[in-house]
Amino acid sequence: MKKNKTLIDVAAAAGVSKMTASRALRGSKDVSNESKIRVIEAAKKIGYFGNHLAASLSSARSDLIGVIVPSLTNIVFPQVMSGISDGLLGTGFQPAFGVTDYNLNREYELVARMLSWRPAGMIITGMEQSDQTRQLLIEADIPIVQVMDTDGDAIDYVVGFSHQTAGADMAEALIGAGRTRFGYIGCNLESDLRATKRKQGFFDVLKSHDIKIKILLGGIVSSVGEGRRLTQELLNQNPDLDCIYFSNDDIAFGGLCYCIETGILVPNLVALAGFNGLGILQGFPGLIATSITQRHDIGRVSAEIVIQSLQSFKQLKSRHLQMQPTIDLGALKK
Amino acid sequence: MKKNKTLIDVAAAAGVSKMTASRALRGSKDVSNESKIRVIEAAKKIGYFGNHLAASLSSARSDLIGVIVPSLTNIVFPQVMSGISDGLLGTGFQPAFGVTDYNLNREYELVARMLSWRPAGMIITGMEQSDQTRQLLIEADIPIVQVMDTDGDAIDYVVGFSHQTAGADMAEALIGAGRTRFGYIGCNLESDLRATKRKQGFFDVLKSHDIKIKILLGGIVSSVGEGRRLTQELLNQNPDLDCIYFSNDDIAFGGLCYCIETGILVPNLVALAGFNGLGILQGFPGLIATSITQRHDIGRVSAEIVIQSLQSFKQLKSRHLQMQPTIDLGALKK
DNA sequence: ATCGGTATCGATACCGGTACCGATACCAGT
DNA sequence: ACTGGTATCGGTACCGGTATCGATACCGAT
Repeated sequence: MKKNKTLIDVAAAAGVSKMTASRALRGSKDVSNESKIRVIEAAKKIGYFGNHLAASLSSARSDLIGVIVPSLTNIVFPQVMSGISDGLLGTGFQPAFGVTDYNLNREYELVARMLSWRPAGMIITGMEQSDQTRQLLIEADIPIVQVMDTDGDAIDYVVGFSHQTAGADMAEALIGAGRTRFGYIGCNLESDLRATKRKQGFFDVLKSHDIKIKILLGGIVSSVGEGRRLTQELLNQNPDLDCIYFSNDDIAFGGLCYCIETGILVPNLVALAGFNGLGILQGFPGLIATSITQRHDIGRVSAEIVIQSLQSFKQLKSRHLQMQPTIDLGALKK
Repeated sequence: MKKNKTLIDVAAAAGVSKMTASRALRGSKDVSNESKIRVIEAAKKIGYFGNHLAASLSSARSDLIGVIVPSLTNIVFPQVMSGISDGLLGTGFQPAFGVTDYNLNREYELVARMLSWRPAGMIITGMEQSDQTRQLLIEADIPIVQVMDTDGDAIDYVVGFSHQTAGADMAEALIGAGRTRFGYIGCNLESDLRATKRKQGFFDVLKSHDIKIKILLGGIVSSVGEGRRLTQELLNQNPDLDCIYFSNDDIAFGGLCYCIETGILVPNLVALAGFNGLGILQGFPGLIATSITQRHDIGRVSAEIVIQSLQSFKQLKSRHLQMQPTIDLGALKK
């Protein structure tokens, strides 16, 4: 008797019809209290768990929220996913995650595949989907939330911040702290479009101040070890730099490790700046300037937006939730 | 015309029957090349993407592999998930992730919910499911892989390593390196049963050598900052320690940061040992001893096992894949 | 001309639920 | 006694696919 139990089995065990069993299990009110209890106990007894496939197909709605992120190895995205998970907790909706590996074709495949499960909504990272992908999402006619980034054309809802502005703000802050000889270290910029936007914002400000900048680009893996290696290389070639902006906190921290080990005073001699406000920075509190982003909140809020959009027939007032990373200069502020 | 396209729409557009359209899109061979092409083009033209709900319901099989992890904020699990994602790539199967937050009730709910989507297989973290949960998984009659841990009773397949042994091995290695005055720092041990097993293995060996150990337990967040704080506290109270074992690399690294900042020589004066072999350790190569685990491989292999188990009717030879973390003592080895 | 075999296709019956509508019983009000 | 309303339930028709089997056409072989 390996076969999965169906609603009919439950109904038979409870001595009612399939419909009554269905209503009882879903808490519909057209059932007497007595038979509701009988059905629920019967279901528990025979080990019945529903069939979402049939239920969703029949009711033309599902409780899935599709979530698409570019990467799992960058801790930032699991944190967003965690926020989504929390935001969905207790709502009856469930996230379904997909990973694109920064690949637009894979993103398209993934979106198509997700939509074929008829999710109730979608949360997708970034603003740079292909036209094909956008078309799919628009025609799906469900709430779509693009997260993490606000620089670009929105499909529907947007929750995030401007990376361009974040980069610019950090440049202003570092200049304001008296730094003049800048270096930049970045990894994976071809794929990580948001890091590229920060770089752009940063460079624009330096340019407007007529400040030159030494650039060193690394490979596709953005890691502490890579940051360490790149920093050594950049400082060896440009010993006079007094500030380095990194594409994120991981490689910035690698740079810090190199400086500490070789006795280069941070931030007195060289200031280091990263992005995200990762927990790793607490290893040496205050030594790395960073823009603190609300990854978890972005996830939670975007989940809440999907739910609200599904529940209220009237649309939400604002479809564009702009957040503001807070700059933490640490020991650099004077 | 917002309505989603169905197979009937495709069939009409291609001038064939629903069945022929279905066969054409799935690459079945009972279709002429001519009409296959017509159907595929029609589908593309009207923007048809299938309905997995209907397809899975009808064919009584789905291409979903349920994956259950305890946490997303601990980088280790996203790495496992990434491995699963890679292992499933190109197989036509898709992972569906769920997070339990180390909560057994939530794990049960999650498993039940996942099973109601009729997944083709399940990958679940750890060996300590509740009886109720195990019952569900067993009755589901699909391949189940428990990952990361091998200490306990298997449900079906197991891919991982013994945390007990890993802890014991590290203890032997540190003793072999001449350390005699031990401390232990751990976080979140109530929930993180695998960390507890490592601690147990570690303690057992020390006991067999008649070595005492100073214990300091932290809160539920296992982070670099927490490791730093706890290390300071432990060393202040026990300045004579010459070795500290941490429940993982994150807090070990926090400890290292503290030692470096305060000029405590590592590993000469105090040896630090963690667990996992995280990339973060490359900030100061060789200063922290660790057990390098194959998170990504565990994910990939477990995905492959599920697929193989589904494809071959004969069962795989071994249902128990025991891996072996490699101990890296770094600068400590003499 | 008849036959069997193969290639191609369509009609029908499901898969396991839910939406919808109709049936029944029972009660109070006139 | 008859009517109308409410509470509770069951029958039926789907949802959008796939499995299965039968129908048709066309071929070469007898």
